[in-house]
Amino acid sequence: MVGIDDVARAAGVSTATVSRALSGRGPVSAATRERVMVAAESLGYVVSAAASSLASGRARAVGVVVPFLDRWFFSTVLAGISDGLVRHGYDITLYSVGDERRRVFDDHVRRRRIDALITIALESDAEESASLRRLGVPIVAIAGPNPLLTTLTVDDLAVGRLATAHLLALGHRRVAHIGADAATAAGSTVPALRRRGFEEALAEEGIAEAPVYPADFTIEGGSAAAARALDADHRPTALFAASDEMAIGAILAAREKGLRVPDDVSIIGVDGHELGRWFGLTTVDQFARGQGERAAAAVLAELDGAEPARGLGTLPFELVERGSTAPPSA
Amino acid sequence: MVGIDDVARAAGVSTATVSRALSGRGPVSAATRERVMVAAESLGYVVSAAASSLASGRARAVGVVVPFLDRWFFSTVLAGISDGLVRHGYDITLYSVGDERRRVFDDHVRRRRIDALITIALESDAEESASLRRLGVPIVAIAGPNPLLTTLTVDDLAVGRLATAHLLALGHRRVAHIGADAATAAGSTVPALRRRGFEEALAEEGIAEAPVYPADFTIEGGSAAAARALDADHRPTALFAASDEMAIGAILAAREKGLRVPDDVSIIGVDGHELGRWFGLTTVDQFARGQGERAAAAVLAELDGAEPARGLGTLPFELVERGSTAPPSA
DNA sequence: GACGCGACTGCAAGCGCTTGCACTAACGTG
DNA sequence: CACGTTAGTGCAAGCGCTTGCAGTCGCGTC
Repeated sequence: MVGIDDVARAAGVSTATVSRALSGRGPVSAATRERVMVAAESLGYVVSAAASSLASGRARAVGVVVPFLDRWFFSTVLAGISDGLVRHGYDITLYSVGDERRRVFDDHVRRRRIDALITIALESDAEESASLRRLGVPIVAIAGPNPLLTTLTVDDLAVGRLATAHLLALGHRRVAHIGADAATAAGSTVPALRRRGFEEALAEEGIAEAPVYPADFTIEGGSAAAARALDADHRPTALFAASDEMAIGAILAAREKGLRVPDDVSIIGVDGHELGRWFGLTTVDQFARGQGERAAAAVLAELDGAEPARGLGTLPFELVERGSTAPPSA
Repeated sequence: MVGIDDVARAAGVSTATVSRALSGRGPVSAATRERVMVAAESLGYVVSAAASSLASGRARAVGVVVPFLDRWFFSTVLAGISDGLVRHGYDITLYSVGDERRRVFDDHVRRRRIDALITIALESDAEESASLRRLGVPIVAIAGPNPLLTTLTVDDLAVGRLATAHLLALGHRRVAHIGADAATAAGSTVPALRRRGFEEALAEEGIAEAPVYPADFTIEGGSAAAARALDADHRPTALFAASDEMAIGAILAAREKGLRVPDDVSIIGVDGHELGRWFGLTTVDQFARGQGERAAAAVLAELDGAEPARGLGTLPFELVERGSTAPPSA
């Protein structure tokens, strides 16, 4: 394996100069730099991450922690992050929490392999937040506001209100919500906020209560929940699902029952899932890829010496009207 | 930051013993090990990846290279890999190639941050293969057979034949294929093989030629290609799409034209996409998650000292009949 | 012409671990 | 009982870089 001294010898300079020439830190004359680059290139030299990291304290890598990998939202955010970081020479170290959250945070993340950390949709309690802070690296959490961390937040209460208000504005009064089941709600406050937004919007219209059907944020779960909702006597004329995948499940369930969308039942989701347009799904888009890009940018800024902002401002969202919602039929 | 000497002092032993006790290499008495573990735990000590890696030459990380992150197939395979590796204490370093393949392979991957490498759906030419071999770490490529690398291969020729044979067995004779466009075909031989399987199966039935419509493996692309296929005079009675996403696009396109699936046109895909069942899509499942798990297992075996197998055998696939295919109507 | 000053460059001391080797002590064995 | 073994431990030399510090050199100034 060719090392820095091989390059130094080939270029006729010291290893210190090679290091400076290649990393761009410290003054090196243009001529020397050129010579070093040529030597490195021709020898196929690439710096050893371990040695460089040990000596400099910089790892040139950013950790990303996700709850799951194989869900559209997470892989899309991840793609946005990757885009933003690779361009700046950072590697990504990926931690998929699965059901070993504790182990991932206490062991893997703490090996000091990374210069910064991004977490997605993982609400951290005081203890976990403190433990993360102790890492001593910039951290950006895409999650609900948390005064202990730098967070990038979608105002999910407002999202819930917006979706519900859309249905109300169309004239619906019998509206049901498909939200998180216990297991899904455990790790995140997002579903609870969307639901509260739903309930607040209804309350303002004087609608005291509306049924909520729990599901697991998958198409299948959404379908099953919608089936129950649509079988209830006094069937709702509109359904607000807390994710597009569940909303799509709801559309499919409605179809199976021979109900027409939106004629017999209006359906709205949240996310901006790429499939939505194929189902004519009205939704509140939250620009997943953009969330990843913003997280990457925030992390890069902080690595560049910017002050860590506590609140990075809220993330945008937007009602996208397609065909799955309409006024209730007489 | 607490280091190994802090632990050594607390446990009353040398750093060498701490290292051995914590890593499990080399003899340490049970009592000493216990004392060290307690000390490490109470101090919150976690080994520095950089220092450990530099000293030992082991990084406890596996690199994974994917063409894209936000496509179902890749994120699903990745989830399988992650599952397999995390359980064994390995971190994952993720490289998303995008349009910087060269840079990723020549720079990032070569920083010796990883103990092994898994590539997904990236055919490597002789030069790239050689360059990867030179990394000196185990490599498993989920891709077409490549004598220069350890590959985990789906027999895509057979997949193409199987899908086509299914349509032929149902009695279809006017069959069209939705395959890769130039850009998509560039990085991978998979689409070409599926297409050849398609053509061979037809040829055996004496069907000399059948139209092929290029697309980009997305729902949208599949939909557009199917629209063209279904508009052709002498409309095909069956469509074989080289991916489930394109097949779903085809179903949607057919519906938009008022054609019934499978009555007016049969449609079959490849992948085993989770959405398939919602569209009643007949497909050739290739068990994406399992592919990732097998790649992880193969890599772990080799890291454990097993001989690198050149061909790791072929990956399973299976026809899943759902409602989107049926005999052609009179 | 002496001096101060920047711009470059090299020396060498680490960065925080792992591990070959040497050593000690405790056990069989013949 | 002397000796070979083996298990357990410590010493200290790196692993391959980065960087503070100390030169060296060429210039511009007074």
